[in-house]
Amino acid sequence: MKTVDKHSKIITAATKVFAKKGFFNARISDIAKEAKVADGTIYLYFNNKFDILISVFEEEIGKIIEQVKKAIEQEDDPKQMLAIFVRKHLTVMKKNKNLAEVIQIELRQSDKLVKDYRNTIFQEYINLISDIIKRGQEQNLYRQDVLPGVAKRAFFGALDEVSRVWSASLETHYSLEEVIDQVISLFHFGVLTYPE
Amino acid sequence: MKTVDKHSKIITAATKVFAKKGFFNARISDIAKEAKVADGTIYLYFNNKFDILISVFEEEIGKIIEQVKKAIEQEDDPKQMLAIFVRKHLTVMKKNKNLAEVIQIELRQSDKLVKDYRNTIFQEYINLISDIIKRGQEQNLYRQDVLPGVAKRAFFGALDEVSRVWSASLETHYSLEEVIDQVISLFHFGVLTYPE
Amino acid sequence: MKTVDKHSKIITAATKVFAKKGFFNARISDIAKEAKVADGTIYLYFNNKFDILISVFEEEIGKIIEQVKKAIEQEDDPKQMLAIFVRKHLTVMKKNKNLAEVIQIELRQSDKLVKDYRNTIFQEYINLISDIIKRGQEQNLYRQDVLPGVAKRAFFGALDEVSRVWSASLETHYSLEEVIDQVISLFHFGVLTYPE
Amino acid sequence: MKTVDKHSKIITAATKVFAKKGFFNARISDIAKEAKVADGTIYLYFNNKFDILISVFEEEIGKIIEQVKKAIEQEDDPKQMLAIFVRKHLTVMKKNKNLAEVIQIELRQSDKLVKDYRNTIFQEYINLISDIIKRGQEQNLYRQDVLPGVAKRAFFGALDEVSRVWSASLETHYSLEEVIDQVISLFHFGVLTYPE
DNA sequence: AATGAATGAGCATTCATTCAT
DNA sequence: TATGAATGAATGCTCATTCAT
Repeated sequence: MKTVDKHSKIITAATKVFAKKGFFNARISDIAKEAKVADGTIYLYFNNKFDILISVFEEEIGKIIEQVKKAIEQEDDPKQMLAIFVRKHLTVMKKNKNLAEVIQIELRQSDKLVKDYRNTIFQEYINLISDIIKRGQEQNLYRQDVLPGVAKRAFFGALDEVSRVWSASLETHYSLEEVIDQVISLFHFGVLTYPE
Repeated sequence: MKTVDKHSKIITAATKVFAKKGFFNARISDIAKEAKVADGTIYLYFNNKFDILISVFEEEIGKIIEQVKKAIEQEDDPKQMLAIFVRKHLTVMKKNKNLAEVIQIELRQSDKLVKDYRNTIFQEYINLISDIIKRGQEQNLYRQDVLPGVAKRAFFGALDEVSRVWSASLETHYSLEEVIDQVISLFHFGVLTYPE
Repeated sequence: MKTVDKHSKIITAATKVFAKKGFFNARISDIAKEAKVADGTIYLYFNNKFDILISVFEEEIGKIIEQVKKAIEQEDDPKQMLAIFVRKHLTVMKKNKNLAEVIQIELRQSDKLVKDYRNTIFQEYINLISDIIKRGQEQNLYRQDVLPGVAKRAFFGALDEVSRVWSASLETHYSLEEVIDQVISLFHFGVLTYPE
Repeated sequence: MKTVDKHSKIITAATKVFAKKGFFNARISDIAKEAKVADGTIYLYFNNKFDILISVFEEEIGKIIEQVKKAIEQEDDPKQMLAIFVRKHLTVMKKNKNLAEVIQIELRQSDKLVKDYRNTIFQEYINLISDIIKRGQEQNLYRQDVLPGVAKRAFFGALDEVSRVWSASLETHYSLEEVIDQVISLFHFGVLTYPE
């Protein structure tokens, strides 16, 4: 396929621009320039600036969620599932730094609409974690006193913050693999040498 | 009642407005109205809108960091220190929801300046965690293979996300104490029943 | 049914759209849709949006003027001529409401160009009235102290406003015939019972 | 009072600009420049461009209507009242050409809202004419077969069109007094020498 | 110090017009 | 001829900031 369709070009450009300048500081003309289309062209594919943000989210993040979900479904062992989740999330985020930035920064915008929206689609994602935990508890692999509703947030927050290292800056003292292993082991064992 | 000085009144008002509407959607006039001063008055105390955000951050968050630091310094046992850290952070965030909102949302703005700034001041805070971990490792309480530089981020991210529950919304199925205990035990033990 | 040529289709569509939304609020794409042609096609027949308006005017209104002229020319009695003028004008306007709307509203656009243009072509039409009046005065049927240059405007204005009733709205308490008779008698006799 | 209040300055400027360029071709910046204020200042006094138009109408035209009404109320003889109406209308319109232009041109804009609005406030004005006619009929001064509902429109249209002479252009072959007398006599006597 | 009216730079969005197919 | 996707100039409006009082 020769001509990459404009829609994708704009989404990609917007992801980059939003990541770099933030939603509010991003100008439609920045996106247009990045996508090498005219300003007006953008409005043939999106209703307004906000719609672009939502679309970036839906299309790009949607894909990721789908991937993670699929990978997990093929596993049975909760411990493996959690490991896969961590690995997949961090790997994808490291690969697509722009996107990571957009998720982490823009979608926390205080705008009620976004927040609600985010909640809906993210809920599903985050709930993958609590589902894994519940399974682990059924198999008595995981501690019964762990509250899945709290743990899922703690784990997601940990992943989110850790992956910021790549998008926000630099300080990559650690390899992807190292980080993945670290996080998995923290989730599983905590920090203590000998649990009392 | 002494007349609360304008500076503080504006900071408080700004925290509330930023939390509610977000930095970009917040109007100077909103803040002025909330603080019951004239728009122009704000510019007698702050250089510009962005400066207000930074000030909210410095003054309010600074106080918190100070508190947490002080509480930890009086402890010696790393496990207790970590527990104190968690407890203090979550307690303060639950109390000051507006502020929590601002930390979590606005200060992730992609604006390089903010990010760098945030990183600088937060570094100090987050490093409290890695310091605790290193201490724990020295005393052989914590696993030697834990990378403090990674763990500190994971822990901070977990706390940050967990505390969002209170600022953002709803699902407060859990009491503060429950949550605190959960997080502490996750940090310490992970989820596994019997670490292999 | 022969394929009506595109030119006419566009003129007709434009008349309808201009009448409904006004020149400035009308979109080329509205006209194109109404005419069932592509936007670009319009530019094969007209130079620009304004040219469409002028063309509507010229072609449609031109026809009317021609008709009225012809009808009058076949008469000799000024009183009959005036009656014919009134009758024809009101009848045509009632029939073609869209057009009436365009004449009355859009062509009063303050655009110098339109105004001048309108004046030119309308002049000819309006002068039919003053010609009739002059004839009537020659035959001593009409008062010598009537200024044809003023009366022509008053009469045209009266007709124009009266015919608005049909295009603009509603309140058609009166039949076309009633209105025609009224206007003719007002022009001829005025309102007084017994002229002093 | 030294500083003419901005509100009036803007209304006056807008009246002039609308008259010259038409509502749609008028730029907010044109009005601002004419009023010697900043663009933004306009929005301290008006909600939007359309609101300016409505305000011009309400404030300026409202005054005129009031004047005409008052003048008529002090009369008792329908013939005098009609004469006063004509005189007042034409005098005011000649004096305030910009305003006349705005009434005649802009308020015929096809925008439903304006049209309705116009109809409401104008109705009242135009009904002054039919009221006069009815009175004249009661006193048997005016022909019983005149339909006030039609005559009012014919008369108003005549006045409106006649007064355009001054606002739109030139050809002021006639003095104000001449025109006033002409119109009054046409309304009263029509054109015929000897009514049959 | 305090006010709040005034400023004007800045930007999302629209839409007449073009042009490759 | 006909299309309609693409263009980009143009403008109403917002709001951080200033400054006369």
